[in-house]
Amino acid sequence: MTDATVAQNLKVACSNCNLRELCLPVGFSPDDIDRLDEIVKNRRRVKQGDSLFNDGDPFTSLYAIRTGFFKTSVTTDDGREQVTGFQMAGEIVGLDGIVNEQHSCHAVALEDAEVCVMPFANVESLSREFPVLQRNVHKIMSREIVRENEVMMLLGNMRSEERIAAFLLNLVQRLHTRGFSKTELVLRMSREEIGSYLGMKIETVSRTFSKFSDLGIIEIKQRFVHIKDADALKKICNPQVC
Amino acid sequence: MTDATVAQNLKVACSNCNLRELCLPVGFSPDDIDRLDEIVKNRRRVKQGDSLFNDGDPFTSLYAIRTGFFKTSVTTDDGREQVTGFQMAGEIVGLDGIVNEQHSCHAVALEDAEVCVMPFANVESLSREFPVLQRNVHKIMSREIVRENEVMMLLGNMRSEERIAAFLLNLVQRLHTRGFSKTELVLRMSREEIGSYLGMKIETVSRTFSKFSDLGIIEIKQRFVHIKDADALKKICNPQVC
DNA sequence: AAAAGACTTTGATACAAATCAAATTTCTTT
DNA sequence: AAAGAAATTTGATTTGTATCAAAGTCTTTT
Repeated sequence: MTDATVAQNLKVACSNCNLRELCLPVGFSPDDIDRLDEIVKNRRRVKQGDSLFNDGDPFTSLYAIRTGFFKTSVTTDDGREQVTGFQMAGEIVGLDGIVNEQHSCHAVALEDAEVCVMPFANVESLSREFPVLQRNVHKIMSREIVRENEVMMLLGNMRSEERIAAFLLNLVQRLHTRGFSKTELVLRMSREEIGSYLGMKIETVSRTFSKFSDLGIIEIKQRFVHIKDADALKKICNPQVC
Repeated sequence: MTDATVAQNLKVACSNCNLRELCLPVGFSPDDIDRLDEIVKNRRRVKQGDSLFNDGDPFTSLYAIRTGFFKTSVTTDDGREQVTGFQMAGEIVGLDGIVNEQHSCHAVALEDAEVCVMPFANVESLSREFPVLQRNVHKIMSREIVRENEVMMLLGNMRSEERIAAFLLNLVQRLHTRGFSKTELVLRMSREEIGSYLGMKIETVSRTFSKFSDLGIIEIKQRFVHIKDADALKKICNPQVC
C-alpha cells in the first residue's frame, strides 16, 4: 500500500459521505453507523480513459462511484463492443463479477473518477450482520436487473428516435436526482458510445440529435444538451399514451 | 391455506430435491441441510398460459422452477411486449421485484409448471445465517445480470442469423445440463415469442429457421429441432474466430 | 498560429429486416 | 371427420438504418 493510499484511508468514511443516501442504506442506527465504514477498504482514482477493471480480471470488490463517470461494456471474440451501461456518482459497478469470481465486462472511466473499493467479502460479512445493508445490496442488484430489462425493451422494440429520447430522459433524470439541472446536461460519452449502448450507428445518433434540434425539442452543441421540450421527448418514447 | 397446499407441504424438502444442485448451494453441512428446507414455504402449480406473477404485483417471494417452462416479459404503456427471458427447471424467477417491492415484469408458464415458493424474508434470514446460501443468492443475481449483458450484445450488435444461432445453442446447452440431449430439443415457445426475445419479427424468425434447415445445419419440424451441425451454429455466432 | 488528428455532421446509396399479402400447415372444436 | 381458428411459412414490396463518402468542426500537438 502506497503512502498516498494510506493517507486516503483517513478520509474514507461512509458515515459522513455526502453520497451515502445514493449508495448505501438509510435507516442505520446511530450506534451502528460507524461499522458501515468497514465496508470500504480504500479509494481509488481512475484517470479518464483508464479501466477500473477488465473482462477476465479476478473479482474481489464492488466499486461505489464517488466522482466521475463510467461506461461498462462487453466485447465479442471478434472485437465488437456493446456498451451495457453508463454509471455516475453513487452508483455501483462490478456486480457482473460475482457469479464466476471474475469480471465479464470492462469498466472504463469517461472522465477522471474516484471510486470507493468495497471488498466483496466485507460486503457479505456486514450484510449478514445488518439486515438493512443486506436488503440494500439485494435492491442494488435487482435494480440493475430491472434496468437491463428496460434496455432490452429499447433495443428489441423501439426505433432510433425512441431510443435517443429515452436515453436523454434517463440521463437527465439521474443527474437531477444528484442535484443537477432538469433541462441541461453534458454528455460524458461520445456519439459512438451512445450508439453502441443503443444499438445504433454513429451517423444515426447524429442524425437523430439533429432532427430533435430541428424540431426545437433540444438544443445541442457538441456534448452540451439543453432539453427544451421534455414532454415532446416523453411523447416520442411512448407514442400511444402521451 | 387449502388442504391441498398443506398436503403439498409434506413433500416440500430441498434436502432431497433432485434439482438442488441447480438452484441451491452445494457445500451445506449435513447438520444444516434440514434448515435449508425452511426456505420453501410451499409449492405452486401454474397451468400453461397462466401467470406466476404480473407487472405491478406486490413482491413477496422468489420462485424456483421445479418443472415446466416460463417466459418473462416487460410491456410498454402502449402495449408492446419484450420477452426478457425463458426459464427452465432449477432456475429462479422474481428477482425483478426486490428493488421496488413489486414486480416489474410478467412471468407466464409456457407449459404446465410447478414452482417452489420461497418467501424473500426467508431467503434473507437464512442467508444471514448461512454464508454459502448468501453467496448462492448473490451468484444467482449476478448470473442474471451477466445473462442480460449477453442479450444486450445480441440485440445491439448481432444480425438475425447470429441471434437465432446463439439462441438455439444457449437453449440446448441449458437443456443438456439438465440431462437432455445435446442435439435435439423441443421449443416451448412460439415463433412470436422467440422473435420478441430476439428483437425480430415472426417472419424473420421463420425465414432464418428455414435457411438453417436448407443449409443442413438443423432439422426443424414445428417445435421440434434437431441440431445437425453445432459447429456451424457456433461459426455463425462468432464469425471471425471460428 | 499552423498542422495534424479525432470526432461529428450531412448527403447518397445499399441492404437487412419489416411490412403487407397470401398460402399452407397444425391445432381445436363440434 | 369436418369446419374453423390459429400458427407458421413463403413471396413481394417497402422502409429504417447501415454503409460509403466527404465535408465540417473541434482538439491537440508542434
